[in-house]
Amino acid sequence: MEIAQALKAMSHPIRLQMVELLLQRRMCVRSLARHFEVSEPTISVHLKVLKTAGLIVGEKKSYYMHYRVVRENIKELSQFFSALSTTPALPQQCCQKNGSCHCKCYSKKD
Amino acid sequence: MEIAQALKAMSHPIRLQMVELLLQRRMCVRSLARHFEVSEPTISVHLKVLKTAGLIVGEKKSYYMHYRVVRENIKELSQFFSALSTTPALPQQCCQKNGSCHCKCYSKKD
DNA sequence: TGTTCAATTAGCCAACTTGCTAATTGATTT
DNA sequence: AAATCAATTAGCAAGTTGGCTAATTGAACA
Repeated sequence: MEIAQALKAMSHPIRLQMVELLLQRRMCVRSLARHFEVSEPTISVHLKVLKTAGLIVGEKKSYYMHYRVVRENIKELSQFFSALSTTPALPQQCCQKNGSCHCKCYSKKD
Repeated sequence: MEIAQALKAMSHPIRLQMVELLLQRRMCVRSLARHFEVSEPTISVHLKVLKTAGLIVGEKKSYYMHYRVVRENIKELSQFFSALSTTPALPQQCCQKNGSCHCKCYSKKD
């Protein structure tokens, strides 16, 4: 799963709420359209974005598609942010001796 | 902090990497521009997006701006995804009682 | 006080996003 | 085999994004 792509998929308010909703129960397109008060094609496209990002899957059930969240990939995002939030700061605040940072502000003191 | 806005800010590959980088050390604009091999104005705008989302702050140090991540807000995102990934599924998978279709997806509430 | 210089803003353009309605698709039902 | 019907795709318009170069800003230095 591509992290940036998954975040982009979840960065639209409707799609974020769709993920929250589809974690709780499967839903069909029409149901989602009514819930969010937008057209079915609009929902269909949002679902496609989430599906392409790997966040949901759908399966046909009679006439209807039932969409649900791929919980494993939400878990993966959770672990990504967990790791991110515990990333340690490097000992030096800004400048490297090897010139990898442009400014030399910290080379004197700090 | 607005979750959807923060996710959107982090959904661009460069900005996602910027967050990872700025968690480890403060950096100035030119340094970032060189690191990502894009122009300084481009970096400046990316920084603005992250700043507006509340993910970074900058402070002037001599001629330079030093940007760093607001770790507290990364923590908040981490907690959001932690809660999301442990959201329990409701007992009923999809349908409400009162609908007329086969999958009964039509309930107005939920 | 004037100069310097990193950073930002402005202006431009191409590409993408997001919503709609209308048309099409294709699996399911009869 | 034909009809049904949820879902998808197509086509369109308006707004946003993301990159560049050029111009401007404003804090820091001398």
